[in-house]
Amino acid sequence: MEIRIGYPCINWTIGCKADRTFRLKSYSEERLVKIVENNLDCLLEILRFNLRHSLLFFRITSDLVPFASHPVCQFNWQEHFTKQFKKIGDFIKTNDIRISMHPDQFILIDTVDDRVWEKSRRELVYHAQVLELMELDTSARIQLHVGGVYGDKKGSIKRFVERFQKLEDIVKRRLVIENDDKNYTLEDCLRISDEIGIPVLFDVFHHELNSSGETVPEAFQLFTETWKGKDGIPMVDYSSQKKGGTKSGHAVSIDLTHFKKLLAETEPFDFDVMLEIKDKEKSALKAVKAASQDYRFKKIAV
DNA sequence: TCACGTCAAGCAGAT
DNA sequence: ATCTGCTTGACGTGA
Repeated sequence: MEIRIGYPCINWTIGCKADRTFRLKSYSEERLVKIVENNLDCLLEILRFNLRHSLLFFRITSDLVPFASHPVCQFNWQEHFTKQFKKIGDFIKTNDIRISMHPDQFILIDTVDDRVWEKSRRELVYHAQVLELMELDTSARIQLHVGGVYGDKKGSIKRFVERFQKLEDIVKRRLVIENDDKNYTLEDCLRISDEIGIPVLFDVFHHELNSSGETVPEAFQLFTETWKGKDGIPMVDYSSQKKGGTKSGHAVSIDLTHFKKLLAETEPFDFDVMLEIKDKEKSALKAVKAASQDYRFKKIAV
C-alpha cells in the first residue's frame, strides 16, 4: 500500500541545479563534462533533500546531459560517468524512490517528418540510457504524449503504433503514454495501450480539460489496469488550473482542497503522484502534510 | 558588471 | 504568415 508524492526536475530550496546547460555554439567536451559533473552531483543532493522530506517520487530533468542525443556530442558520456550514475542509482534503490523522465514537446513518435522521428528516437534512447546507467528496474519510466494529430487522428495513432515497434528495447520497456490537454484523451491512450501493451500515465489536470467524460474514479478504474507487475504502481500527474491565467497554465501553488478531493476520490488505489506545480518542492511539502493522514501514504522514518 | 535577446528540437491555435 | 503557449530560466554577448 503506498502513495508517493513527487515534483518535477527542479528544487528551489537547495542551492544547486541539476539542469544546467550551455549554448550549442559553445559546445566542447570540457564544457560538457563540467556541466554534467555539476548536474549529477546536484541530482543526488536533490534526492537527499527529498528523502529527508518524505518526497519519494522524482522526475529527472531531460537536461541532465545537455546535447546527449545531438550529433555534436561524440563524447562517450555513458562510460565517463558510469560510476556517478551507479552511485545515484544505488541511492534511489536503497531508499525505494520512484523515478520518471519526461522528454519535452519536440519528441514525437507519430511525427510525419522522418527527420523529427530520427531525432526523437535518439533522444528517447538517451533518456533510457540514463535510467539504465543507474541500473533502475522497469518501474522507472519515460512518459510521453502521443503527439500531433496532423489532421488525421486515426492515421497518427496508427503511425504511433507502427513506430513504437521500431524503438530500441531499452526505450520500449520504459515508455508510458500520457493523456494530453488538447489532442489525445485517456480513451485514446487506453486504445493504444491495448494494442502495444504499455501503461497509461494519467494526468488529472489534462483530463479535466480534455476527456470523453469519465469521472476521476472511473478513469482510475481504467488506467490503473494498464500497470502490471514490473511496471510498478500506476503513475499520476497532478496539477490544478492557474488562477486568472491561460486555460492550460499550471497553478503557482497547490490547491490543497482540490488535492485532498483527489485523494478521497481515488481510494483505495495505490499510485505515485507527480505535482506539476510551479513552486515545485514547496507545494510538494504541503501535499505530503495533507497526505500524511492517508493510510496509503508511504512514510519515512527520519 | 549588467541588460536583454535568445536559446536544439514541433505542434496547434490564435491573430 | 507570424506569433504564442507548452515551461521557464539563464546563457552569454555586447555595451
